[in-house]
Amino acid sequence: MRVTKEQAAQNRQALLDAAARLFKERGIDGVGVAEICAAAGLTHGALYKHFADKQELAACALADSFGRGFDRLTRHKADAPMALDDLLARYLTPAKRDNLADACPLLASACEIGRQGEAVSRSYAESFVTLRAAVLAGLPDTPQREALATTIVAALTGAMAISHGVLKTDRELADDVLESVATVLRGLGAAR
Amino acid sequence: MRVTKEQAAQNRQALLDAAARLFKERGIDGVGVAEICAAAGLTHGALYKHFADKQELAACALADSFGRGFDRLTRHKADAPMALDDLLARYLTPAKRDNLADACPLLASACEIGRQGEAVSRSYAESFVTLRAAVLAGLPDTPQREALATTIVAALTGAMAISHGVLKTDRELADDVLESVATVLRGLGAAR
DNA sequence: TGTACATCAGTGAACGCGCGTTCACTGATGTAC
DNA sequence: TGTACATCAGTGAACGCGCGTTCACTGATGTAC
Repeated sequence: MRVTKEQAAQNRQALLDAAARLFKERGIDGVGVAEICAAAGLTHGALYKHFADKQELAACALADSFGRGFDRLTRHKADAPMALDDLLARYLTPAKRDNLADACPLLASACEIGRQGEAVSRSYAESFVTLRAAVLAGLPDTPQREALATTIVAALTGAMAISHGVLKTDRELADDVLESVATVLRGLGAAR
Repeated sequence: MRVTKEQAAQNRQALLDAAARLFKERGIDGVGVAEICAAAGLTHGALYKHFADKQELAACALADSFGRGFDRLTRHKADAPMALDDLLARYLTPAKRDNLADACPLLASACEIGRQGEAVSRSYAESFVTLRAAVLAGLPDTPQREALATTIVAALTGAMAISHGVLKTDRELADDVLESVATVLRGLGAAR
């Protein structure tokens, strides 16, 4: 039964949203296409009318999810460079760690990207470069600004992964990891 | 056909080694028990004579792999604290990233730990604490040493994940991530 | 030291299950006239 | 504006496949005598 163009576009976006949330929560290999389609209110066959395969869905969902989060983070500042403090306060929190579906896909999905196909890797690389550039723009004018921006994004990524990893065993340690990294990065972001 | 105790112990270790390498390379959920057993020269049924299930194998393999690597890193220094430079030069290299089977399980497996069971999380947390303590011991006596040690391990973890993730798309970027993070961390490890 | 037998590491068929993808089909939408 | 029909988003059964785990069985090892 054919649907209107608008309905089809809405369904496509619903697939992207459901895929992004589930992939961030349980990993690309940890979620089946049937579950994603069900979460979007469709049956599994419909997926292949919008995306060539699961890999393409993953690549598009990653880009879409990152883009939306990034816009939300940067929109309301007009032209001022993004403050590192803002990023830390919004993204490196226990709340995001406890609910990775709401987190930045860069932080939630980092490790498994290397095992995915080229399309996913490309989406990931583009998002990484975008975030790194935004971080760089907010850093003081010191030598090695570029390397520092890279390190900050790496530390964010690692902190989220580690905190999430130890959570089942030691919540105190998990929270300490986030706090410690946020504190140190705030110091690095300030002029030296 | 029963085997000698020594043979059985050897087979158990072979299972741990094969599991650690394959898990680091392709993820715990990305490798089947049959493949691990085959790599260890056994059939899949034998696994359950040594480990209760795949989760227990993963937890033991993680601990074993980390312990062996950590011993190798720290053994030859007698009592001197581990130098951060050593860690960077050995673990944060393109060679390790290109062949995660040889890398530290803390760096190779970070993201997926949160999706595994409690036993795996515990193994991971213990390894993390051990490595962080070793890094801490090598840091100069500044305020926030603890937080800095945590941040260093997080940055290592994130750098490896990101570098591995963008590798398929942009090898230059992947190498730059490792170099940038190593440079910044070397600076942080020196007295300020 | 020699014999009888219990132990148990390893085997491989079998289980139920969920996976990603395909495909013939449906029927409302969109379009050409 | 009204009609005929091509388009195509969505359906759901079916595919072959690999998964983790179980279990009856094998037969050399280890042990009790």
